[in-house]
Amino acid sequence: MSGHAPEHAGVTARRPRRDASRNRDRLLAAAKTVFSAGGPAASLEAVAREAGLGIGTLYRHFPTRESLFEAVYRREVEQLAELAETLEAEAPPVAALRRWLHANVEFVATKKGMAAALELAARGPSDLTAYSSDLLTRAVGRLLARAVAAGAIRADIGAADLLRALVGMCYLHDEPGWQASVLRLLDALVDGMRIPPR
Amino acid sequence: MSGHAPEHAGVTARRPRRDASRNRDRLLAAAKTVFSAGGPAASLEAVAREAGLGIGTLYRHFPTRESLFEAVYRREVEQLAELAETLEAEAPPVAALRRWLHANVEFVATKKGMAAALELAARGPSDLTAYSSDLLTRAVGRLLARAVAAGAIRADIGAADLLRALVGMCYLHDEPGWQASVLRLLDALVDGMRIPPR
DNA sequence: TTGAAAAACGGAGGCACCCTCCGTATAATC
DNA sequence: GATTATACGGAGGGTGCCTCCGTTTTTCAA
Repeated sequence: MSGHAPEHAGVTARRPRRDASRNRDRLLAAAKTVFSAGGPAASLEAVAREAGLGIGTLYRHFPTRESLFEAVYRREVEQLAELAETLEAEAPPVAALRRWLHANVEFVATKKGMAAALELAARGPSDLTAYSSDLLTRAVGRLLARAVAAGAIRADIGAADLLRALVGMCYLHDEPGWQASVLRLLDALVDGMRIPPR
Repeated sequence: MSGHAPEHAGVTARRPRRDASRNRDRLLAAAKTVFSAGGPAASLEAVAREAGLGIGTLYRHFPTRESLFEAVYRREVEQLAELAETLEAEAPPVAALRRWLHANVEFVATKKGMAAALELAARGPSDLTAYSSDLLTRAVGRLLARAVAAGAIRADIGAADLLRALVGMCYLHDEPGWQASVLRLLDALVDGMRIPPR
C-alpha cells in the first residue's frame, strides 16, 4: 500500500490547481467590490465580469449566492468573534456586552456589506451560513452568560434574541442618523435587560 | 358658472371607466394573494397573470412595485394607526405603548405580508410610502409623547427610533420562535426606556 | 520530457423577469 | 349612433439566473 500522493482510502491528495485557486481569489476580490457598490442583490454576472472570468467559473466555485457571501465576509465575522473574546477579558460584564454591540454598529457603518453579512448570518437558510451564525451567536452568548452569572443581566433573553435585535436594528442602515439611533436603542435595550445592583 | 362634469380650470371630472376600476380591484386582490405566498419580491407578471390581466395594465395602474405595495397594505397600516388612538384613550401611557408594539408583532404574525408593509413604510425611498411612514410614526409618536409627558419614559428615543427597532426586530420573522423572541426584546426595550417612579 | 487524464474554463442557451411602447378594443359622452 | 378619450394587452428588447458541455490547461507518472 501507499503510493505517493493518492492515499489508500480514496482520500485523494491532489493539490488544487493553480489557476483554480487564483481564480477563486479573483472572484472573492471582485465580489467584495461589486457587493460593496451594488448591495447584496448585485448581479453575479457583474462579479464574474469584474473578475474577468466566465460566469460558469463563478458558479463552479460558489454554487449559490450565499456561499459567495459567506466566503467574502467570513473574515469580518471572525473579527467580531475575536473582539468578543478580547472584551470578555478586559471589561466588566455589562460594559463588555454594550461595547460589543456598539462595535457591531461601527462595523456595519464602516465596512460596506457588513450589514449583508450579519443579515446572512442571522437569516441564512443554507448550511454554509451556520458557521457565521454560530460564531456570532456564541460570541455574544459568552458575553451574555458572563453578565448573567454576575447577576447583572436578566436571564430570559438569549444570545439569538440579542443578535436578532442587533441585526434588525441595523437593517435600515440607509436612513440618515441611523447610527446614533441604533446606539440609543441598544443602550436602552441593555438598560432594560439590567438587574440593578442593590 | 359650473357646467356639469368638466370644470373650467382643467380639473377634469370625468369618472374613471368601469373596466379601469374593476381591474384595479382585481390587481389589488391578486397582489395580496401573490405577495402573501411569494414574499415581497414575487413576480409582478405573476400578479398580472393571477388577475387575468396583461402586464401592461398592471404597470399602468401601478407604475412601480412600491406603489402596488402601498395600495395593498394601506388599509392595514391605517388599522394600526387607529389602534394607537384607541389605546391612547383606554390605557395608561406605558401600557398603551407596550400593547401597541405587541399588536404590531401580532399583525406581522397574522397578516402575511404585513412585515413587508412595515418594512416598506420604514425604508421606502419613494414619495408614495411617505403616507404609511408618517401614519405609523405619528401613531407611535403620540403614544410616546404621552408617556414622556407623564414622566414615565425617557425622552431621548424618538418615534422613528422606536419604529426602526420594531420593524427591524420583526424583519427576521421566519425563524421558529421569532414571535416570542421579539416580544421579549420589546418588553426589555420598553423597560430600558422607563423612568422608574419614586 | 512527454502524454494521458483529471480538473477547470468559458459562454451559449433556455428560462424568467423587468419595463416600455403602441396598435387595438371599449366605455363614456354628445 | 358617432366620436373620442381612455384603457387594454402583449410583443419586444434588455438583464439576470443557472446549467451543460466542448475546449483548454494543469498535474502527475512513466
